[in-house]
Amino acid sequence: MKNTVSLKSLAAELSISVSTVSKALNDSEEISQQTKERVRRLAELRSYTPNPIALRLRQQKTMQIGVILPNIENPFFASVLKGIDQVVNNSDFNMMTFFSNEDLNKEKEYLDFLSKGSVDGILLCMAEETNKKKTYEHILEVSEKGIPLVLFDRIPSQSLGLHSIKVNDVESVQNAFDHLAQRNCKKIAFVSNIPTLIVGKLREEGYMSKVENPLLIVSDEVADLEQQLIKAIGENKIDGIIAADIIATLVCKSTVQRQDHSFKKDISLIGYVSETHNALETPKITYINQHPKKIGITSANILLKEMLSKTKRTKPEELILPTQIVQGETS
Amino acid sequence: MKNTVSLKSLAAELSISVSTVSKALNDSEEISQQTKERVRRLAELRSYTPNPIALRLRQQKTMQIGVILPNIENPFFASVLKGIDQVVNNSDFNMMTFFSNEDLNKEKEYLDFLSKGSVDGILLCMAEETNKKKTYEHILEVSEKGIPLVLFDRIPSQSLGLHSIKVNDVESVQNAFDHLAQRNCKKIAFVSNIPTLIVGKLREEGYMSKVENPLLIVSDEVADLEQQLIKAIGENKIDGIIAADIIATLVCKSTVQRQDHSFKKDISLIGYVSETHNALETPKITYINQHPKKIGITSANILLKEMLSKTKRTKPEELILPTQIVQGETS
DNA sequence: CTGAAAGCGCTTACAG
DNA sequence: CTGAAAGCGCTTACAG
Repeated sequence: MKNTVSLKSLAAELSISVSTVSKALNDSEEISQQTKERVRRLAELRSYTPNPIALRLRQQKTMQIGVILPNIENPFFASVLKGIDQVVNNSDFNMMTFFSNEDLNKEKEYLDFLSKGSVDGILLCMAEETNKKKTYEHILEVSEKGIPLVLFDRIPSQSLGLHSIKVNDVESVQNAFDHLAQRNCKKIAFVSNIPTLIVGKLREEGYMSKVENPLLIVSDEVADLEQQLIKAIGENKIDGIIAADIIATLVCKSTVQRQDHSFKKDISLIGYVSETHNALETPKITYINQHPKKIGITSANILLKEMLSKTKRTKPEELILPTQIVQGETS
Repeated sequence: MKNTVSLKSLAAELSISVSTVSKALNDSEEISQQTKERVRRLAELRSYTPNPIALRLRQQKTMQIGVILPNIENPFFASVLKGIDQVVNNSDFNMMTFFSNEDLNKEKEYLDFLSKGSVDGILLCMAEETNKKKTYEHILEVSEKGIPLVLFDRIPSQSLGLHSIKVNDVESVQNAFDHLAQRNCKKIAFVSNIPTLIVGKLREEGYMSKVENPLLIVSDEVADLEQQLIKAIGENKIDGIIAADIIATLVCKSTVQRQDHSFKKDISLIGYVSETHNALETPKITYINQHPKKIGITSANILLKEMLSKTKRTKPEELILPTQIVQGETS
C-alpha cells in the first residue's frame, strides 16, 4: 500500500531486468557505471527504499531483538532499557519491547512468540513469579532452540549455562554495612520488600554475613513494612538501615522522617534509588549505584556479539558488575 | 537456522503438496477431515510454527507498530509506555520502541526508518528540539505517505491535522491556581524548567491567565532555578508554587525544605510527580495527575482503530483528556 | 478434494 | 555487462 515503488516497478520503467536493478543498487561490480547511474537516479527520483520484510525473508534474519522487562515503571528497568536502546539503535538491529508485569505466563507467552522467528535474539529479565517458582524450563528451551539469549539482573544462583549479567549483590550490601559501621552505627537493620526475589535474597545474605544479631524487617506489603519499622524505631532498636530496593528505601526514608528522627544523627540509611530522581531530592539518600544503564549496555553488547558470532554457540559469559556507594545525606 | 520446519518440509514428509498443507493448517473447507488430521498431527509433532516474516511479506503487513518516546527515564513516559503496551500486546500487534533523547535528528532517523515499511503505524511524542524548532515537516511527510500516525502529549497549538492526544494543560494549571488560592495563597509563583516545551508554555499560559502580577521563575538549568527560588523564598515573595513538571516540582520541594520553610504553613506546592513514587514519599506532594497510562492506552487505541479502518484516512481525532488534582501534604 | 502456478519483494548463482 | 531462474516461506485463485 504505502510504498508502491519496488525493484520491479523501477525495472519496468527503465526497461531492464529486476536483477540488474538490484545489482546496480547494491553497487555490484557486474554492472556498468552507466547503468548504475541510470538506476540510482530513478531510484532517487521515485524515492525507492527496499522492502525490509522481503530482505528479512531473503536473508533469514529479522534484524530485531526482543526485550522482556518485568516492569517499565520501575526506574531501574527504565534505565536498563535506555542502555539497551543505546547500543541496539547504534547497531543494525532494532528492538521490540515486552513487559511481563512480573507474570510468569505473560513471560512464557512473549518468549514463545519471540522464539518462533520474530527476532534474532532475546534480552530477558525474568518476572518475579518466575524467580519465585524457579521455573526456568521455558527459558532454557528458547536457548536450546539456538536462539541467542542473554539474562540480566535476576540471575539464579545455580548457573543456567546462559549468558548472564548481574551485579555483586552480596558484596554490595556488605560494603553498605561497612559504610554504616564506619559511621558508628551499632544497630543496623535490613529492610526488604522483595524477600522472594533472587536479588533480595542475595542482599539479605550480604547483610546476614555481617551481623551476629540480625534485625530483619521483611514484608512484601508496604503497609506492613511501615508498621514494623515504626515499631522498631519507636523502641530505639535501630541506628542504621540497609534497604533492599527502591520501594523499601523510600518507605524507610518516609518513616524515619515521619517519626521525627533525623538522618545521620539518629538513624543512617543506605538503599537503592533512581540516580536522576535522588539528585533532586531532599535529603539525598546514600545509595548503592547499580549502574543500570551499564547493565543494559553490557547485556546488549553480549547479545550482539553472540548473534554475530559464526560459531553455533559461544561459551556462556556470566558477568558480575561492580556497584558503588554514592554518599548522600542520610549517612 | 532456528526453525527448519516449514510447510515444505511437512509436505515432503507427508508426500502431499505444500498448498494442501497450508490449507489444512488453515482449516480450509477445501480439505478433507482425514488430511487435516494427518497434517495437524505431524505439524504438532514437529512443532511447526509459521514463519512470521513470510506471513508479513505475503500479507503486506508487518503487524508491528513503532513507538517513539523522547526519554524513557522520565517516569511520565514510562507510564505512557506501559499504557501503550497494555493495549498493543493485547492486540495482534507488537511494538518496536525508540527513544529520541529529545534530539530532532534521532527522531527524523527513526521516523524515516519506520516509515519505510517496518511498521504499520506509529505512535509519536515529539522531541523537545522538534518542539522548540517547530519543524514538523518530517512528521507530516510520514502521515502523507498514508502511514497511520498518532501524536501524544506534546501537541502543537495550531492543529497539524493529525490524530493527537493531550491533556488540558491550561485548565489544569488554572485549577491548580484555584486550589492554592482556596488555601489562602496570595503570592503564587510559577516555576518552570521547560519554558520551550509546548506543555510548558500552556501551563504558563494557564498561570498567567489567573494572576495580575505574575511571579515567574523560569530556567532550563536546575542550578539556576534553585538560585532564583532561594532568592524569592528568602525575600518572602512566595506563599504558593505551581511547578511545571517533575523536575521543577522536585527542585521546589527540595528548596523549600532546605530553606527550612514548612509546607502548607509557609508555602504550598502543587506540581507534577510520578504517582507511584509520590505515594511513598514524605511529604506527599499535591499534584496534577495527568493519567499517563490513560494517555498511552487512548493513543494506542486510536492508532489501532486507524490501522484497522478500511477507509483511506479517517478524520483526525484531537482528544483533550482531563487531569485531576490529587491532594497531598504540600498544600 | 488435491495440486501446480503465481506472487509478495528481494538476492544471487548461473548462463549467455 | 545483462538477464532468466530459483528460492526465502507463505497463501490463494485457478485447474483438474
